[in-house]
Amino acid sequence: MTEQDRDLRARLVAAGIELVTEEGVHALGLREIARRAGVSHGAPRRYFPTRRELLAAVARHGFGRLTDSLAGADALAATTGADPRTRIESLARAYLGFAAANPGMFELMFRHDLLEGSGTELRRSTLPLFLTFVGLVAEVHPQSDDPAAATAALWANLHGLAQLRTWGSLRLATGDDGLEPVLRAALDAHLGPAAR
Amino acid sequence: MTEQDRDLRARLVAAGIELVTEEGVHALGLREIARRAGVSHGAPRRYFPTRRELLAAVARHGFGRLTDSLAGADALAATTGADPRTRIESLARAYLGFAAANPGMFELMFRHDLLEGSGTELRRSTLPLFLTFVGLVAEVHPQSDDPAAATAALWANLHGLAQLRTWGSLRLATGDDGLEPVLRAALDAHLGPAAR
DNA sequence: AGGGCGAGTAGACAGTGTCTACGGCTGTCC
DNA sequence: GGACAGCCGTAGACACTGTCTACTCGCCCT
Repeated sequence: MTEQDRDLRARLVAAGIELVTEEGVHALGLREIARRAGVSHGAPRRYFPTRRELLAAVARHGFGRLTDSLAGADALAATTGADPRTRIESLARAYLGFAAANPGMFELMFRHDLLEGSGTELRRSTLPLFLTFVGLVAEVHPQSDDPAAATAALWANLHGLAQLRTWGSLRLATGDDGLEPVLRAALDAHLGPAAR
Repeated sequence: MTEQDRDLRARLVAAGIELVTEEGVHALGLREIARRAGVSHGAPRRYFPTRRELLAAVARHGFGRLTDSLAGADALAATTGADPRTRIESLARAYLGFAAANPGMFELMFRHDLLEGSGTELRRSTLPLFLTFVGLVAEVHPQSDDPAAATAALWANLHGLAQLRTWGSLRLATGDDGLEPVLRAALDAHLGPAAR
């Protein structure tokens, strides 16, 4: 189908990406991926000894797309000469936007039971992005003695927001989709009120 | 085994609780639960038409234990005449403590794919606790015009911390287990610095 | 005493992930 | 040019899962 009919390995990963974005994590069966890629159920084994390693490859792609998206958003904000506060805000919105636009992929990326073994490697891939995040937070909080902890706290807040939104709790706690006021409250808490 | 040898329904739920705390979510097979309860694999069907409903019953128990734990912690803090700030902190520590002490159960409780259908009911069960939480936050932030959003933001932060800790990201971002400094940063962000 | 009937058993069915034996095609060397 | 070795994908088996359906056993009620 695609330009890369050779290279079954890449085709399998692409099929997994399609499946997880169209159907969700539950559709990521080994045999289902093989069907979608047009090969027999035993074929993936040549490239991925176990299903988990195949799913880890799919998740790896997801992490790449996430960091690309965040880096792009930050680059855009940086070129427009935005202050650190709004750069952080654009990063935060990009993170939540990714989670909202790719719910299946986002769920897979943090399902440690499906990725066990490759987990640490995937976590490590987000580290450079985290470090630029730390730099921005340090600019906003120059008096902080532990900007890494403050950044981790902010990131955990964003992650929890993404999680609870797909879970539906925010709609229950507040009205509507409910993300916007809660996100604003979180950003105000971590970065100080928007009005400087 | 237990005092309630009758009432297979309760025995099945108890077996599920045992399994999820001892082995994790992956061990929560329908047949495995039936084996642990000492009945055949078809027996649960009389009480739970599908596996998901059985798992939802197990998660329901987990939510009960969680709210019990939080209510207990808050009652203790309230009787010692603590100010709202430290009451919130004790609630936060109880939440994270529960997640750390019952990782399997905590994971199950927020695995919407396993609980679909009963999800809204389970969410709703945490509402009263959330409301007392809102009251405390309103006391700390009397000038806030949307204490519910601020509370949801704080709760999302705690939830994200629990999630990222079991995922291992905190250890990577900071040293050691890494929870304590990040939790402190989160509490300071949402409630103001501890030193008043 | 006998008849329903609820509770649990046991087997079948489709589907899964993993493992193994097998074909067929490729490229290489004499 | 033809034999050969090695890789790639196929196909079947195995144990296991969740769901569905027939069946049986024992208790209660009139």
